[in-house]
Amino acid sequence: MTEGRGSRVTLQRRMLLLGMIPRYPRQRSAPELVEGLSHRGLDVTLRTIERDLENLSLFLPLARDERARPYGWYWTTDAPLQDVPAMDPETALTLCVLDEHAASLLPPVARSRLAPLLRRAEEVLAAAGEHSGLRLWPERVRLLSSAPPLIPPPIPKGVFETVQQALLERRCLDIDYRSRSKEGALSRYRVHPLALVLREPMTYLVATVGEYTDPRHLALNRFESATISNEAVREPPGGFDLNNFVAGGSFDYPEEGEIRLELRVDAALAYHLQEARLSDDQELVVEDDGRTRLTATVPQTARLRWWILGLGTAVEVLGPRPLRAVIAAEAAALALRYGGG
Amino acid sequence: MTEGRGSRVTLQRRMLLLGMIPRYPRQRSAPELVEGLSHRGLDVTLRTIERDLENLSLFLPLARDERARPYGWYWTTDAPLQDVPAMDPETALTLCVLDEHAASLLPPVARSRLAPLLRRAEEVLAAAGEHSGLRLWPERVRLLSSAPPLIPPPIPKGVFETVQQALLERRCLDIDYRSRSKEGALSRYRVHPLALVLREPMTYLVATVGEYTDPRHLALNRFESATISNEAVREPPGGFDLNNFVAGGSFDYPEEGEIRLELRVDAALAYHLQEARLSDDQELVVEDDGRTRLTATVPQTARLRWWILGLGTAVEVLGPRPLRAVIAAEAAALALRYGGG
DNA sequence: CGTTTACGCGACACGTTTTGACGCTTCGAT
DNA sequence: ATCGAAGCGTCAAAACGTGTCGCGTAAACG
Repeated sequence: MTEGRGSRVTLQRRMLLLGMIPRYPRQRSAPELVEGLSHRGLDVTLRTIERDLENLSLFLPLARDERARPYGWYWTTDAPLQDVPAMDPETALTLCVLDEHAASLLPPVARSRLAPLLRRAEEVLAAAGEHSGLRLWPERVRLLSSAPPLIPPPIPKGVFETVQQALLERRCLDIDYRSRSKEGALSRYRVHPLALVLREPMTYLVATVGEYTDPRHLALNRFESATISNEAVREPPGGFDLNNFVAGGSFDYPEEGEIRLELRVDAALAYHLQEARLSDDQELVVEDDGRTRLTATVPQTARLRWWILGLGTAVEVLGPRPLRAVIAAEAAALALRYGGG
Repeated sequence: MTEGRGSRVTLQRRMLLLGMIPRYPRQRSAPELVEGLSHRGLDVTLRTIERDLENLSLFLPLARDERARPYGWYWTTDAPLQDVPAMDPETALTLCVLDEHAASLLPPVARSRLAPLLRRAEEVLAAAGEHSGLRLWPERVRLLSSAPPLIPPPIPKGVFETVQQALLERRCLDIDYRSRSKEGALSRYRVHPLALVLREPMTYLVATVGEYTDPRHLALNRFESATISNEAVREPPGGFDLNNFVAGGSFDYPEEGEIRLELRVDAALAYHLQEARLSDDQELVVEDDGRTRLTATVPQTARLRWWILGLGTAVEVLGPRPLRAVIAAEAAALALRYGGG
């Protein structure tokens, strides 16, 4: 009966094992791991797994939680990421650049989840740099933002993680929400999380509140606290489609359909637009006075109007007529304000 | 002499080995691997490594190139990423969100380097989703951009990789550059790469051209071709500081010093600014007419002016005086244009 | 064109490791 | 208090891992 044998699968099993052990806050017990492995066709004794874990922890930052009886194994928080196939320098650079950008895009908690990945990336870059003499690659790459120069509001500690988890587990949240009123009165709601929306400086949870069935958006920075309840999320009748919700205008991003945009732009802007175009069907025609006439089919959005207005006199809207009217009115009002002041 | 022994370090060595094998275009030979290992204190015979590789390739997507005699080992292109500590769902979600955003931020080639990482992230999310019943997490998270609605210009195939590599290896590039002139005449230059700058829709290489010593910026989409030369990069006399170069105004981002900004904003905007602030020292004071007076110390940039102008009548610049004059002039000119049209 | 060299690979021998089995111990839960 | 699940020490057989040797081959060099 004793079929004691070292086997060709032992390395494979141990590698799988390592991949099944989570990072610190989570943990997984030996019996769970056994089941996980047998689920993948590797049937071994519990004892073997126990021995594997013991061996592995000799040279890897593995630890176990002995407070509860089926001991839970986990990677220590500072365990370096070992990726296999190793990350290549190009990927590492891309990651560094993205992370830098993430600073203004994502709440710090979300960004901090990337830390192990980033440490690894910097390691890779350092190694590549050493090899090639360029140690400070980050000093040689820069990402310039085109977004509004606003500082993301701080989200109270723990809120983002909790919201993310509730969304993942599809469970209700009990939140203390600071209402729009300036006094910042707190209200306690039970909400049904539906989606997460990130818009440059702000982060929103889309959810239905209490017994209502219409989705609202709640700014995460106004959450004073959030705790997960046991109640399961109730989806709105008819289901919930995030695309529709966003397009519906809840985020100042109503999709008001496509328009045939006609602009007259100055030479400098025309040159830029020739490279970074407004649409695939964009056409540019140089006029006699050196300015350029542009036509393009684009979705009509608030973002488009910001862009046009922000460019000031570099651009003139010729059509469609309603858009021209909007911009013209804005220009007139603006001039009046500054003229009168 | 025969010290034949299976050993505790076997697994460790093989894991290190896996980490030293690159992904497809690159490859590494067994002798190289032996040296790499001995460099880390693991001295083994070449034969052992050969056997290790053979064993590992039995259950991992490893392959070898037998065209040149020291065979080169590599991971196949589609080799899934095995990360150890496994990626957690939060990280996976963050990655997905960032990648979605990267679409407009980075050239497709750069983004494609993230593909293995992303496949892994989706795997993780799928697993987490299965467990919790939420399969389509990406359907529940959206990132809305605040950047100009422009389409990134396509960069000719191979250019980005080559530029990145030249920068990494600090070697000169021979490029065919489409000049700003509308005819798009091609010119061949030898350039000394210094830095890479990404500004929302565009990607630039900062480099000195030929024998000149002043850094210029070259748009990557205007590269017709790029090949790495053997010549080493010559840095400008006095060195090169990317921060200074960017701040110097070469990207429409001159840092013109800090100003004490004074605005009068409408109620809706004031509410938003209360959360996402312009600066840490920003102050808001409600005035009698319901509007709000804002003061903040901010760097004076084109981006700031673009933001102010884009908001139209929602904001009025009170100070500093020169900025108010700029905006007022722009408003007047704009009104005149639309009034006259 | 012959020689050299480095690498790939099959074979061998031997000690270590691996692994299921068994039993005892230790907690936590019903 | 009792039961059961996990942790852990021990054992013995079998397979695995390792250095060594030698041969074949293909590219490099004179």
